Amino acid sequence: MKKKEALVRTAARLFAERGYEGTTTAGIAREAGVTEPLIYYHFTGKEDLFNYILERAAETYSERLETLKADTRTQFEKIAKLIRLHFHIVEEMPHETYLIASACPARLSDPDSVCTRTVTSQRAWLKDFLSRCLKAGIRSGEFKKVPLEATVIVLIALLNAVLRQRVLGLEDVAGLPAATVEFCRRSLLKNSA
Amino acid sequence: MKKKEALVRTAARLFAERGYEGTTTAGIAREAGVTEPLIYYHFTGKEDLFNYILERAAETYSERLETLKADTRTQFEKIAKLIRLHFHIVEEMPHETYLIASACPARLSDPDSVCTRTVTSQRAWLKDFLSRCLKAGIRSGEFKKVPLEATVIVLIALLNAVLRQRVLGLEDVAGLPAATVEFCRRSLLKNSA
Amino acid sequence: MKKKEALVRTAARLFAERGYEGTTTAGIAREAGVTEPLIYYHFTGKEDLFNYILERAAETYSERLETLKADTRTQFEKIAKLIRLHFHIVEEMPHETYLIASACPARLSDPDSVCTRTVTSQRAWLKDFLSRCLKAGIRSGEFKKVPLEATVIVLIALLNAVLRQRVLGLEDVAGLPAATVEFCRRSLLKNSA
Amino acid sequence: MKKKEALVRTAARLFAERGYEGTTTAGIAREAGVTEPLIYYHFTGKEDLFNYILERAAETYSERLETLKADTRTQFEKIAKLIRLHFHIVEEMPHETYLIASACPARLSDPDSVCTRTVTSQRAWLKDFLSRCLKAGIRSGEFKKVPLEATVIVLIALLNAVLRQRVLGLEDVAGLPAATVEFCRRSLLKNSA
DNA sequence: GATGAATGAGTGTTCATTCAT
DNA sequence: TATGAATGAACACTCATTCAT
Repeated sequence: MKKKEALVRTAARLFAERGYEGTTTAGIAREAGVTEPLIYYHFTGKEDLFNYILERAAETYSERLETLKADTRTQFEKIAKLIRLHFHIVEEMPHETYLIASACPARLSDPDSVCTRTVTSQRAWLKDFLSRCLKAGIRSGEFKKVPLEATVIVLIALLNAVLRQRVLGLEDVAGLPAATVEFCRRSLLKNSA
Repeated sequence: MKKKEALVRTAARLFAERGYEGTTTAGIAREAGVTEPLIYYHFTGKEDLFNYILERAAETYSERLETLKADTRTQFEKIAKLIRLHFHIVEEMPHETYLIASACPARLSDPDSVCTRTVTSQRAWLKDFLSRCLKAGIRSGEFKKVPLEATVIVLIALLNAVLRQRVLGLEDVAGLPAATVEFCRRSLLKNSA
Repeated sequence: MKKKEALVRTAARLFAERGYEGTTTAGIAREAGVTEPLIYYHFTGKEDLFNYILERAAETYSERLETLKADTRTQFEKIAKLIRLHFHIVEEMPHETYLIASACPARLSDPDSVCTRTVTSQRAWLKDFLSRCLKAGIRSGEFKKVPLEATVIVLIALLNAVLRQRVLGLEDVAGLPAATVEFCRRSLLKNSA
Repeated sequence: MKKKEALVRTAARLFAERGYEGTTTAGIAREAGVTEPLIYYHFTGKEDLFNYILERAAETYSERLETLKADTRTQFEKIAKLIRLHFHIVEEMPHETYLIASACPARLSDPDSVCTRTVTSQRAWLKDFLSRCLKAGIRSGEFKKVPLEATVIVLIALLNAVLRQRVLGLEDVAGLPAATVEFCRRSLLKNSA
């Protein structure tokens, strides 16, 4: 039991550091302190182990997202919470978030890969969530009259950039989360200095 | 001569689609319509071919960036041009920009890799350029009083997101470049509706 | 376990017949009736396999040499035993002795190679052993007054020639061991017809 | 013209240092300061170049041997000259003599190789020459009554050891040629102290 | 004479995976 | 649960050699 968890944790770290193809089953086993065949006892293969990690991370991410649906006073407060949540996720699961940036790009050409399915469904969720927020905010006069679809895309790009901050080399500038929220607030809200 | 160029172009595409480790020298040769040893006639190895592609792309990118230094009326016009330039670069070198997102993350742990050196120096250039713009704009009253360092980081993240748009799955929403520019304008400029 | 020994034995033969560079890992595996990767399961590579064989042979050789230190009546009897021992070694480990002649010369330029280290230490042992014998024999009047150092070198050359007899094409002349011993006896002993 | 000679000289050195298989045509060309295809202009291939070197060396060796047939007072003087000649040959053609020790062993299994033919014919010449010397010397009472065939073999082994002195690691002991001659004189001559 | 470009065949080595225990 | 031994397929790379010029 403990060995399986060691396997998964080590694999997550190595997949993140070296990419999927750059990580060997021998390397995972060695660094996890187990033997190689044990991987095949717990998983059907390397791909299965990778997918397991990805799905676990996706599940955690989805659970966090669901908590945002609870009412909040303003629409922008919802968006602000969404942004802050992404900063938290990176702290909580650094390997897993890096892994998506490191190992997934090369797998997105396969529409059946777990990477593609995960990324697609998360994007759909974000798109829906942000569309509703913007629409409601614009209608109620909270937001400026921004173009709906394109602005949603810009916001999603910004959230992705946050998740990839280690890849992007975003140094740990103090107040980065706050600055990101403020950047968006000034751009969206009607009454901002 | 023509064969070398076929080699380089094919390699750029495959490295982008499959990542560095996921791309085989046999695959490059096959798809380029040449034999494998030709790679070793023109380059010292797979890594050398990869670096050659990266450095060529980095050079083109740097040249484009340098054109921005010419005077422009307002500070924001400089930033707007920078954003639009990144949208152009993606059109111009789609493989090379995807390649950086696909093959580089796993190589950034090595401080001596061409990936790391390229990314680092480009980030430094952008940081310097954006810092000057913001500082000047704030002093002259063109911009709101935004926190300097953190806002620079947010802008760089946004530029990176633009370069990685295919990785991020940013659909070809009409008017995305304009929307991105406007998103920033509203956030930065004092007199914006 | 049995497969590893088959690997080692076959490798010794092929290295001897074809030299180090002329022997391929594919050839070793084929003739040993195993697959190529097994070499890399038991050894870190071709070089490691080669060194293993060399070191095993060197160990056996050293053990045989040590048995000579036991008292013998005359100094020449010691030398005679040493010569006969070399004839025995060739019978006992034909591949390994040929291997040293076939695969080592090209490796002696590297001072850190196992070939160089092995050959050097064995030469030192022989030099020491023969020096003591000659010195004692000359002092006691058993030997003629031969120049010490140069004669030791001549004797070592002769021992090497014995080990390399197959390389040198020394046919199996009946009584060759005896003739070699007698050749030296006549040259060294005072009272020889 | 000069380039061909550079090619041959460099090749001789490299074949000696690295063995036949360990020497690459690219390496020869590089170190000779010419391009690879030039080898194929002057020779039909690597093997042909190797054989050319070997045959040139064998010719020189044979010419030297022929000079020994001229009358000399005693039989042992002939043998002494033969021994000294071998010490000279090593000085004169160090690469070529090392080459025979380094590259030939692995080729002696092929009876049609130039190595095999060269070595065989030289051995035959030496065997004939030494047999005549010993026979005459024993008949005339100059030599002790040594067993003919076996002693010839021992002497040939000693000559080979001289040629291979660099391989055998025989240090440049002062007076080694003289000591070798004396070693044999004491063993063969009737009236030696 | 001499070379830049190119290649078919093979090199040592590593991979994810399996199997008997 | 767990492993030591083993493997088929592929890997990056090198070889001696050729050919058009």
